[in-house]
Amino acid sequence: MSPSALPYRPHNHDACVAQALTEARTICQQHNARLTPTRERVLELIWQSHKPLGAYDVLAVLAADGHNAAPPTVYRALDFLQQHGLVHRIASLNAFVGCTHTDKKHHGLFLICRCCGNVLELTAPGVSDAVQNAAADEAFQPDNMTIEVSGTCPGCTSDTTHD
Amino acid sequence: MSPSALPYRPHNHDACVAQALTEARTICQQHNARLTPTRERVLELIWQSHKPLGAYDVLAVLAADGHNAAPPTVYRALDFLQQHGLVHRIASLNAFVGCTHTDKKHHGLFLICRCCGNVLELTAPGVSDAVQNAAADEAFQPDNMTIEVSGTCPGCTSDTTHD
DNA sequence: TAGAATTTGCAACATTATAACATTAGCAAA
DNA sequence: TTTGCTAATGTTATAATGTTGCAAATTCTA
Repeated sequence: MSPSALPYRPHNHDACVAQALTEARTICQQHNARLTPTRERVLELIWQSHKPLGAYDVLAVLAADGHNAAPPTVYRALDFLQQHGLVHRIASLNAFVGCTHTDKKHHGLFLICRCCGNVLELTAPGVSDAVQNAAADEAFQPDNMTIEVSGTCPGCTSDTTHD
Repeated sequence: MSPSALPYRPHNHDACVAQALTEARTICQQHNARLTPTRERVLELIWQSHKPLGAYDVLAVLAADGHNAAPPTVYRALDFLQQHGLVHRIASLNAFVGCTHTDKKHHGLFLICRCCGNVLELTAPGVSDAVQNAAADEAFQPDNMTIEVSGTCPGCTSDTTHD
């Protein structure tokens, strides 16, 4: 998905997966980190799915690939990808999505459609600031924030058929 | 914990648990809902712990009580308590805390101390509004939001000993 | 009190995640 | 080119969290 595309708008998804992988390679080079075949494949699978993918979903595809993988393989790859900001974990779904803002330092805000399951990641600096202020009022030093909003996306508000 | 107390300040915790239970009884009466012994006991346990309590932690205490409970017992009680706004689930911890704002309609914001494990719930209307605006910009209709901030609480910033 | 609805008990199971330890791959210095 | 180091992966087992389905008991209501 290119940065300007929305998950529920038609787009050339193969191209956006390819772009995400290219960016990931660049980022890993910059971080001096190794985007090994397993890690790259996991990232690809997460990107291919527009919707959050569970660790065991990834595992199932790897198995179908012929890769005799066990859970630690997947969780390790996911940890790596998270550490380098390439995927995010959605705590309320126990699932993972590709990061669509690898370029910017950000705290993600996720809009999760209950109806179609798509997730849109926003950077929403206004929200970050509001949270920072609320924390500061309590003399609390934040270092990580989880902001997940579930509801209905524009596609599902208007349509009767859903992805 | 009385509404004005902070979890990391010393206070008469027995009294605040008792107050929470009294409020819960009132709320359930208003909702025409039954705060059965099991449900009340689960609520009490969650309140007695200042820190988020996992479902299986609750289960263990029930077992120690002599109550031969199985996981569904606990999860059902927790579902009930959540539905009536008496407890919140912290998605990033898979754990539950007593709601400290049962009086107001609110979307909770949780400050979770990585160091001592205490959680402070805020109402933070500014944050809610900022999230609403961000969602509205995307034509997204929110119906539930999870906002969890982990970091360091004032007690742990200054102290060397922690609860 | 009889019937309906809610709540609980209980057993099995499903899903998500981690621990512990052995093995292999990549890479640099002797 | 071997040796030794570190990072990465394989493998097995298990822990932790959460759900389904159905029967029994309790509570409400007419």
